[in-house]
This record gives sequence, C-alpha cells and structure tokens, in this order.
Amino acid sequence: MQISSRLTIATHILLAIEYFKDKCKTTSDFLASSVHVNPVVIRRILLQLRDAGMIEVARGSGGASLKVDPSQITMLDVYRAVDCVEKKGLFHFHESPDRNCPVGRRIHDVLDGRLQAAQAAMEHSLASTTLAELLAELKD
Amino acid sequence: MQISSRLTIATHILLAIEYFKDKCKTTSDFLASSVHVNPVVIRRILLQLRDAGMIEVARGSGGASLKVDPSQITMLDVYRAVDCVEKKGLFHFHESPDRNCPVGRRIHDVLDGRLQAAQAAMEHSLASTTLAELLAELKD
DNA sequence: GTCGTTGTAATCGATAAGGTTACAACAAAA
DNA sequence: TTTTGTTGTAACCTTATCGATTACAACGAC
Repeated sequence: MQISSRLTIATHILLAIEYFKDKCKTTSDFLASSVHVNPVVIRRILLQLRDAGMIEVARGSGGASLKVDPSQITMLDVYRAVDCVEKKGLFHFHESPDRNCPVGRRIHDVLDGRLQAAQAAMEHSLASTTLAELLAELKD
Repeated sequence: MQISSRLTIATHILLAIEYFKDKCKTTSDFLASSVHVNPVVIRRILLQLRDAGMIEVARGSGGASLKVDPSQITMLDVYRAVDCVEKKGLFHFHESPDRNCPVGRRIHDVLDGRLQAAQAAMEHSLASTTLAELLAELKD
C-alpha cells in the first residue's frame, strides 16, 4: 500500500507558508485551496507540524508561520512529523510465525535487518533534501 | 501506512519451499501452518509468485517448488511479485494541486524526483539480498 | 461584541488487507 | 474407476485507514 499523501501535503503546506509569508495570511482555507483538499485535513496536518516544532499556528487571528529555518527542515523531518510509520516500521511483518518450524523460528532473525536497512535507505534519501532547497527550486 | 505483509509472507514461503524441498511436500496447508496465516492467503501469494515465474505449483497432487535458482531471486523481485506499488509509486501524491497557485503549479516538478529517489533507494536496498543468502543464514 | 479562524469531535464513503467458508477442477493413488 | 488430497477461485466478512465533510465551541484581534 502507498504511503499517505500527508507527506506531500505537508511539504506543500510548508513551502506555501514560507512562499507567501510576506504576501498574505496562510490560513487553513487558503492552504486548502492551494493543495486542493478539505480545510480540516489541512488543520490536522498543521497541528502535527506544530507538535513537531516546525511551525506556529495563530489561533484566533489565523495563519501559520515557520518557526525553524527552512534549511533546518528535511523531508525526513516532515515524513516523521506526519506519518505514523515510526512506531511499527515501514514493513508489516506477519505476526507469530510458527516457532516449531525451523523456518518460522528464524525468519525474523533473517529478515529484520534487511527490512530495517531498506527503510533506512529510503529515509536517508528523504533526509538529503531540505525545505530550503525545495524553496529555491520553486522560485526558479 | 505500512507495506503489506505479503512481502514477508512471500519470502517466508520461498524459503520454506526450498528448505523443505527434499523433506516433505510444501502444500498450502503446510506453509500456512509455518507462516501462521490462512491457507487461502498462502495460495493467493503462491499464484503471484508463480505468475512472476519464480515457482511451480502442482495442481492436483499438491506442493510448490522453485523454478529459478535462489541466487537469482532478490527481495526486490519478491516485493515486485506480490506488491502493487509499481503502478502508482510508493508515495501517494495529493491529486490536483491548484495550478493557479505558484506553489501548487510547481509542487510536482519539485517533489517528484525526490520521491522517486527515495523509493529507488529502498528498492535498491531490497535488491541487494538474494534468496540464497537468506537460505544460508537460515541454516546457520 | 462581532468576526474570522482554529481546534476538535463525529460521521461518512472508499479502499485494501487478511480471515474464512465453500466448492469445482484437477492429478495421482487405490 | 473411484477415492483422496490439493489447488484455483469466488464470495463474504471484519477491521483499519484515509480523506471528505459538517458542526461548533474556543479564541484573538478589531
């Protein structure tokens, strides 16, 4: 199954917040229209990004703003902020293989390291891009 | 969301088929008990592996066997055989960002390459392990 | 106090996974 | 030829997650 679009939506949101910071107020409605999803979906993700310490959200008056320099935020940070993959890992392992079977008994020992490595490779790749780089490309 | 356990189940199946090839008949019931899932789930995956050309399944008499040398099958091959990530990519991109917004208009240009790279990094890691290696480790 | 906005709950439909039952098609042994 | 064990496949169920949507109280600025 695919990884939730929260990653791309959150990245889109962060880029928009920074891109429009001197131009207009980036409310959930404004962002929703740029991303083209429901404002409530935006707000939920804004809260996740806020909880991760990346942004501030102005409660009464509205709008969001970056709290950290874009060069200090990687796509991996965003990924971790909005996805719930951390807890259980990227790959879903079948529960309780038969410990009475020589294969079932050792399948975890044999596979776990490889799965972790594959996940780490993906995350390492995400970590190599910062928001600042994306912003620079966006403005070209 | 997590990647389906079909990957770990299929790998378990292939290892068991090879491990028990001279010891007993690897029927879907036998494999189901080692993996600890329903036999129908096993059969569905067996068909996917067969369609990928990795195994043969004996219809009337029962049992499955490898059709390719374990050194020629990588975890990426298994991943591709049982998962449907290929078509749409690992990451789900939000549909139809607003093309009238300067951010929405360019978000795909800016992100697509990075997402592909992250996916490729993960797949490259999976490709570095063969079934033969896993088998060798299993028998230690 | 009004107004626009956020935080949050509740509910919905869609999608996918895995579990389970059931049974026809099939191949080999009796 | 009949029996037996197994596969291929359909059908249906439950659960989980996603994103859409409505609704509204809490909040801050004017």
